[in-house]
Amino acid sequence: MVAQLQRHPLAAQVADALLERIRAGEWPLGHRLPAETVLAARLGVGRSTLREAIRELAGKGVLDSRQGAGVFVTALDVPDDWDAVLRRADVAAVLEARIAIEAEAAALAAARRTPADVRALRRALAGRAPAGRCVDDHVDADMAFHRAVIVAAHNEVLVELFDAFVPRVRTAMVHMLRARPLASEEADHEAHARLVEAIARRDAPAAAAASRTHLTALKEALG
Amino acid sequence: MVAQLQRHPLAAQVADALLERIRAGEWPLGHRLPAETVLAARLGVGRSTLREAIRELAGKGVLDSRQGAGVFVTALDVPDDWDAVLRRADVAAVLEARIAIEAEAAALAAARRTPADVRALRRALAGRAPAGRCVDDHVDADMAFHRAVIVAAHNEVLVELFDAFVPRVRTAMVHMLRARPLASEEADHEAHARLVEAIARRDAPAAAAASRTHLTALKEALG
DNA sequence: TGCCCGCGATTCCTCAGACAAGTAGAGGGG
DNA sequence: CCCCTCTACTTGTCTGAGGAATCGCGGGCA
Repeated sequence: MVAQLQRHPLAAQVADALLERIRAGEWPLGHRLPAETVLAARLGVGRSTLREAIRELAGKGVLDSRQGAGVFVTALDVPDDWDAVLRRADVAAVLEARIAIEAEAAALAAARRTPADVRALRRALAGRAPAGRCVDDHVDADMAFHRAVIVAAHNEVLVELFDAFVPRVRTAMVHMLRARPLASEEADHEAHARLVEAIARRDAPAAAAASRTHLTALKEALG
Repeated sequence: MVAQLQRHPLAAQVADALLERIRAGEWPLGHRLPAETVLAARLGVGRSTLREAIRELAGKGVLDSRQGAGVFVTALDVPDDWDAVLRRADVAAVLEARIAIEAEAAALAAARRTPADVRALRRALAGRAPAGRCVDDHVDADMAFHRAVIVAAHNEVLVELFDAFVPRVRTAMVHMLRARPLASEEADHEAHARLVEAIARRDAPAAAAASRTHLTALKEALG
């Protein structure tokens, strides 16, 4: 058994090790790293693996390699990237933040929704319905529905926040549904329908409660 | 024919080409890319080169490869600049997102706070108290207090979200307080104290309500 | 003395092939 | 109908080779 559910390929491990050494100051800013052959031998990995690690850090803007010259340090740290934070964070923590955003958005949506918003919500709800044989499609439809709720809140910041969360939550949900499909498709759909109806009749407390209840159950399932 | 393209290494060119196709929707979010051998042959490059391009995009968080399964799209774009989003957004919208985060954090803090958290909260509350200083200091002390609440929730994502909001909200608050000082310093302090006490006695609903009430009043004042 | 040029050593870049490790779906047995 | 095994496919890693770009050294020249 392997302890970590999230196993890192060797190349990713090498990338982490290099970043750590760079942070520690082993190779100062602007300095050159040892040659690939030397560094690969020192780390005990193949050249291809080391090159992939270098590419990964180059993608993050930490390293820059020039043919014939060498590999140079261009930054001592990766900018505090939102995506990286979400990727590193626990799924439960991400979901708690999502609960905060969606419950608030549901209440705001109940207050501000236009007739067009309600139509869009009903359409998204219907799109969720066909018990997709493909897990990915089902998750995508679910995400589209939840996004429609946020859009109905008419708050640009909340929409942006949700969009930032989508990739992380999506992978977690796909993983979970593959391993353990929903117990009751019916109950799940019913919970979403309740949320739409609460928003439609402008019942903010009920909308927030419906959203919170549904997502809390999801968090329990994913945790 | 090769002259202009050779400015970047081939792997970097391939990475750009892949990102462009992903943006164009050739491979939707969460979808799998063709196998490395197939894709390399189609692009007319070696498999190693393609792998380095994939690694570069993986470093940016766009792709994720799983051994035995394939390479998957995890984001359609490189992460947005959050600062820019918050700067051009409406203050009211930012505050609504902050309400969502802080109210949830208050409830979580009530459930999870340690004795050390409570001590830090009381200290931050005391630091807020001394009135009659320059506006900037008062706002900073207030921000520090609210941050302490989030920290007590023990959720890294919420802390990061709050930190992203701080600069935007700070300037807005300084602006407002200069134009129109608080009507009742006493009442403001009382509201914060109620929040701390609710968290201290593990009363999640009361903590959430106190946070929400206080921030909603602030939103009315700023709007 | 000072400058320019050629050349070789070093380094990264790209490709091809091979095998190991892991996944997911098909098919058989209960 | 469910569970298990087995197989085809995919990514992970290593090795070896040759091409291309860069840098530094030394010789030639004014």
